[in-house]
Amino acid sequence: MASLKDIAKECGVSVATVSKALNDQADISSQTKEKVRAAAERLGYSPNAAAISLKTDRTENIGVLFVDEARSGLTHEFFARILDSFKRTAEAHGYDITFINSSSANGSRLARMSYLEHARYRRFDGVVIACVDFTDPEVIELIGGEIPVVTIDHIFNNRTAILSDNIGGVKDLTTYCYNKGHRKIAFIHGSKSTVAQNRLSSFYRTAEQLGLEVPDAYVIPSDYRNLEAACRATEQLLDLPDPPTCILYPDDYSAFGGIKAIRRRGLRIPEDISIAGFDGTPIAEQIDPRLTTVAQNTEEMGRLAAMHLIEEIRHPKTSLVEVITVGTEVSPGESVGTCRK
Amino acid sequence: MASLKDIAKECGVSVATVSKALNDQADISSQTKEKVRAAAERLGYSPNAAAISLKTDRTENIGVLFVDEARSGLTHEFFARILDSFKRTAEAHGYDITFINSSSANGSRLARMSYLEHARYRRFDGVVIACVDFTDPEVIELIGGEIPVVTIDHIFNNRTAILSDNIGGVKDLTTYCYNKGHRKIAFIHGSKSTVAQNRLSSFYRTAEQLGLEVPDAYVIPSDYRNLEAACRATEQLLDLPDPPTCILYPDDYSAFGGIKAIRRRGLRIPEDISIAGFDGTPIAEQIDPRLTTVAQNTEEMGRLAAMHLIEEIRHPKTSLVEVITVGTEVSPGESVGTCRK
DNA sequence: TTGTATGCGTTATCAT
DNA sequence: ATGATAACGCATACAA
Repeated sequence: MASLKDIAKECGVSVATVSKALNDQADISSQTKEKVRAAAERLGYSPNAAAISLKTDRTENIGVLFVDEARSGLTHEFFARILDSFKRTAEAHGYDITFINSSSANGSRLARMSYLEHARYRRFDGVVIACVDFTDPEVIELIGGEIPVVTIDHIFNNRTAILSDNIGGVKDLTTYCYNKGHRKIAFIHGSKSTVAQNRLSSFYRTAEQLGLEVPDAYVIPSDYRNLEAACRATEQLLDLPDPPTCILYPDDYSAFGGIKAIRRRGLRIPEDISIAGFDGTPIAEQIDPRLTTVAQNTEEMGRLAAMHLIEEIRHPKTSLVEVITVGTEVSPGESVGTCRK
Repeated sequence: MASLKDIAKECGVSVATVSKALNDQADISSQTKEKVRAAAERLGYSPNAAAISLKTDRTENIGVLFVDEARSGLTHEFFARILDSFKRTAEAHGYDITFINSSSANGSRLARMSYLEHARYRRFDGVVIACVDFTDPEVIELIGGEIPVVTIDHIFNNRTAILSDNIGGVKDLTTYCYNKGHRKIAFIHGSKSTVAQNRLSSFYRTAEQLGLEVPDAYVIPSDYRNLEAACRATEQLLDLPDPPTCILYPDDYSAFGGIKAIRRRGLRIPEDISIAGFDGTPIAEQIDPRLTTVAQNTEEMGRLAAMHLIEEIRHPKTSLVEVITVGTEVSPGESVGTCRK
């Protein structure tokens, strides 16, 4: 592949001149620039990112660590939507996106590298992390490293974080159900993550403020996006001597598990029992009845994560560590009905 | 960040020795190796991918071009599942994954770069392309370039392709409906792509073989994953003087649009009318009634794409250009009922 | 306006 | 077993 040297030879000028010409520097005559550009075109010149990076100490490449329970965020709708928005924003600002991987290769260079080592190896200008398990030692190591980091849905010391307003979302949703007359609201929740904990706390707090009683049996842990588990939890709730009139699920996908269990018993939604999801996936609006849920603004989360990371990359001195909360919104749907009991 | 030079200084040996020691070459004494490794550890040495790439002319990085109608493959379930599988396979073999982007940055280096220029700039060892529009000149340029390429769901001259057996899938699905007694089968199909064309041809051919009559009004184009369009197409079909008893949709998502239109008229699935999707998304199994669909083996497609691309990267001389078809399977579900009319 | 020289971090060749 | 040296492709300070 043609290099600056080839162009220099072709044009009878020095490599330095070619470099400056192609970078459109002021101290090169326009004739020379034209000549150089033409030769570059003719020879099929392509700049070499590795060489540039070696000189400039910047890669214009951002590392992405998106890990869900299944060790991969790609098929996870919520993550995928954030990542997509992040990617578009980063690309619009001249950055490429490379995945930081799970370090399990055999024999290769990347084998045995931790996330941080991997990120250093590739000299990422910055890193974005969305992750279910922020207690993973490798994740903590990465966050504690010298590379600019933005985290999504988790706060770390001295690192910019983009948060979805889970607390407000649960509060609004619970209040919405309350206003529909529901007094027996069950809460199936994810576990382990801070997100899940925040949501659970918000549920209890809101219930207290509304004067709702929440029996322990109404609160059941269930992994995110685990349809089977949500299905079982629902059955458990329906089997109670005093079952809830409304069930809140950890995510829209889990709500499908609930629907399954409910329909299996011949109950109708929302006439016999109400349900709500969380996330606001497109499909939630399309099922029958339209799923009541909390829409998370993934577009904005991804955009803000990219903007703040790039700001920190470009202006490390002046950029501030911020914790940014992105609002959520109750998407009414039709799966929470008026309760008259 | 510590470099070989720093380690050399620390250990009182030459840079060459350090390099060889860390690469575990045979001509370095084990004492020296140990000393060097210890120093590397102590100084927090991290290899520099850019420098290595400059020397070795390999990046161990694979470019990914996934583009759907909305110019973004990440939120596209089908692509996301293939990409996820591809990624896992590539990582297991020591490759990173970087997106080839849509070349629209301002002012940056990547601005105005075509896909091929971008891929050259990053010196990707290979490239994988999944794309709705393979007639895009930039895509064609990339495929015609010197970088190893594997395409997904599209055949190009002299390039390895991984195909989903769309033809067999449509054939099997149509036959399945036929065997359920349906003689009036409508086909809502994607447009523009070869995939869509293959499926349509297969539908017509299968119908002919089965002796089915297919009125023109039973075949309606509709974009993939466009729920509204599928909804309208369904209404159009239901309004016919002689409406179909079974409707096939371009994808599972579109089937939701059909369900909406059908339910809106108070019709039941599958008692009053049968439907089927395409893809085999997890959600298809979870709705009520379970959606009859054609499962595409995205896991296998991604894995094979990665394996073949890596084979071509590592053994360019001996690797063959192959067209590989990955089987599909009818997933019965319950949305196609027995037809007695 | 152009060229020379240097070095970024690494690998590889050839001496020693 | 180890080291000196060149080279990969490029940007840049400085000299001309």
